[in-house]
Order: sequence, then structure tokens, then C-alpha cells
Amino acid sequence: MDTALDRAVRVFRERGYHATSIGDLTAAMRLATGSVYKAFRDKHAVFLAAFERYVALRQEQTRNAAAKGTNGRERLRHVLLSHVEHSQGSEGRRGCLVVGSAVELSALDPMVGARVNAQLKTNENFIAGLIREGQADGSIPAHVEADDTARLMICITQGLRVVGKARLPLDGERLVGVAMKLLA
Amino acid sequence: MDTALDRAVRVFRERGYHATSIGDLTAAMRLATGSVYKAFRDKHAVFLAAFERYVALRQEQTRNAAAKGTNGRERLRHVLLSHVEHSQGSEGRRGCLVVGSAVELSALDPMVGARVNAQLKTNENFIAGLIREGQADGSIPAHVEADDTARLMICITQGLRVVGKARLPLDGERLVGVAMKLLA
DNA sequence: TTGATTCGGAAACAATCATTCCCTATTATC
DNA sequence: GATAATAGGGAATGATTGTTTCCGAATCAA
Repeated sequence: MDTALDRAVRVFRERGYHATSIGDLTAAMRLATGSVYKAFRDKHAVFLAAFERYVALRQEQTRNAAAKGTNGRERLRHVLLSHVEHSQGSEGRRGCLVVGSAVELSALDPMVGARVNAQLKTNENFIAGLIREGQADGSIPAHVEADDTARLMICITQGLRVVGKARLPLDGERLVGVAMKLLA
Repeated sequence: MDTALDRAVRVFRERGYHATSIGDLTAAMRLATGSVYKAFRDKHAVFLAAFERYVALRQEQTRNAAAKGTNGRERLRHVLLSHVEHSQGSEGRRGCLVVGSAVELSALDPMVGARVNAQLKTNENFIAGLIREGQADGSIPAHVEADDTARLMICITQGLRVVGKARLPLDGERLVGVAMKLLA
């Protein structure tokens, strides 16, 4: 069932919510229509479950990237680098469910809207935490405004997904190199 | 007719392409179904026309913002400020057609995909131009990598629209203040 | 082996979608 | 002033949508 949900994640990432028919879903999940409706109340419930699964997976990947660094600044650098890599190439063209939900559903679907809003704040807090960590260990100057910088970095990560989906090439080292100036 | 197209822009910005029925369109445009199909070949053609109109309008607004500055750095600062303002509040919740098209259609609709890609490059070139202008007039250091910085700034502007649509508050002065570090 | 129960699959359902067709005004032309 | 031509409006159409229902197969207990 989890593998079927993974396949649903993939379809929703590629096609978005409205362009995904339940025919597309059953084909991707290798399940019959009846089976999908046995497991979920409706299409919306499938999407919500897919969203949660995607977010959990991405969060784990981001923590793993952070763990590669040895201090706050390096951890943040690896997080940004990870975001660029995931926004690029075929993975980038597949799209991000958070960005997709924010753009396509957030305004008209209060449930998704609240969930997206909360997730962005979670991500922002994680970055702000890394900045404060860097300030504590001396790798990031104390005068850096952690909250403002974190919010701008969230904009960068979300924007990367948009630009990556639009097939502009993204060079991780170069872009992150520039972005790290925000910590000066 | 142009006023009807403006209303179409508004609906597409709020609801996206797939969630906008032609019933929504006729209601917003104050036109009957037949009249819409007299003026445009199909829904897709309405969207393309709305897209072009939106892009033209936004481009004009951005040039006006740039004109407020007296040198390259100040022009760029006003452009970024303008992007934050448009990403915020009710205007921000209405959404951006470029971002919406990139996320919802770019991957499956080659026509829209090419158009979005080209538009992002145009915007990027405009920003890169402002950076070089600043380097020529001495307001921006010569060691700044114009192309990489412009690409990152495009990520910021697109990300702002995502974050704004998700109802996170955006403080123009603070965010732009941080972003200007990229020109150090 | 038999009975009950759970699970997946395909056909049927109503609703909604984009699109077309036809009719009615309104304008312009002769 | 009559007529042709055009633009706009709304009902009809066929396809597709999300959802439900019903049926068969497989699993487990007795």
C-alpha cells in the first residue's frame, strides 16, 4: 500500500491535482478504481495522504543533508545544495508537491492551504535553527538576522522548484556559493 | 474585449488553468459561452492570450519600478521591492500566472512550457542587465557574478509568489535588505 | 470440504466539462 | 427604409470526470 502511495505521489507531482484523473491514479498505483475507494474516502483523501508522505520523505532527505555538515554554516550549505539538486534535471521536472499545492490548491482548499502554510513554517524554522546554531558555534556572524534570512531562504528553495520545473539549468555550487553571501 | 481578457487573467491567476471551467470564465468575463468561442478558438487559446496580457502588464510594472532608482543598485532594489509587494496580501494571494503556468502546465504543455521558459529568461536578463549597469556606474562591485546572481534572484522572485500565495507575511524592506547582500 | 469474509476489479452512475450549433439583436450598406 | 452581415447569447451535445455498486477470487476458520 505504501508503494502504491509512492506512485500516487509521483503522479500528483508530475500532473498536479486537477489534471490527475482517478484513471491516471489507478494506472500509476496499479490498483482498480474500487480498490482506491476502499483505501481512501475520495480523490482528495488520496492527495492528502500523498502530500504527507512526500513531506515526510523530503524532511528526512533534508535532515540527512544537514548531517553532512560539521557546523551550522556547513549544515546550511548542504541543505541548500540538496534543494538545488532536487530542483534540477528529471527530479526537478517532476516537481515539488508543496510548491504545487501552494500554487494550485492553497487559495481555494483551506485544508491544503493550512497544511502548506504549516509546512513552510516548519521548513523556515529548521533553517532559522541552523543559522542560530552557526551563530553559536561561530561559523555565522552574530549580526545576521536569523528570521528574515530564513524566510528569504525559503523563498529561494521554493523558487528553485519553480525555475527547475521550467527547465532552466541550475548549477548547485555556483548558486549556493552566491546564496551563502546572505550569511555574511 | 481587453477588459474581458483582464477578467480572464484574474480568474486564471486565482484558480489556475484546470480548476477554471469555461463557466467560471464566462461569469468572470461577462460573456456568454458562444461569445467566448467566437473570440478564441478554445479554452487553451484564452489562457495563452491571458498569459501574454499578464506578462506585458507585469513587465511594464517592473520597468516602472526600475525607473525609480538612480543607479543600477537602486534600480535593482526597487525591482525586488516591487516583486515583494506584488507577492503580498490580496494581490499575492491572487497569484502569478508565470509561476502558476510553470508549476501546473509547463511539464505537460510544450507551448506553455516554452513560453514560461522564455519569459523567465527575459526576466533574468533584465536583472543581469541591471547588475552590469550597477557595475558600470560603480554602485555594484565588479567581482559580483552577474549571471549567477541574476538566476538566484529569479529564484527569489518566483519563490516570493509561492510563499505569498501560501499566506506567509512578507516584509518588503527587511527581505530586500537581506537580499541586497547578494550584491556585496 | 465448506462457510464466511475480505480484498481487488470492472462495469454502471450521475454530474460536469469543453465545445458546437442555432437563434436573436444590432449595425452597416445600398 | 429594406436587407445583408456580424456579434453576442443560450440551449443542446458528446465526452470525460469522480464516485458507487456489484461481482468474482482468494484467504482463513471450522
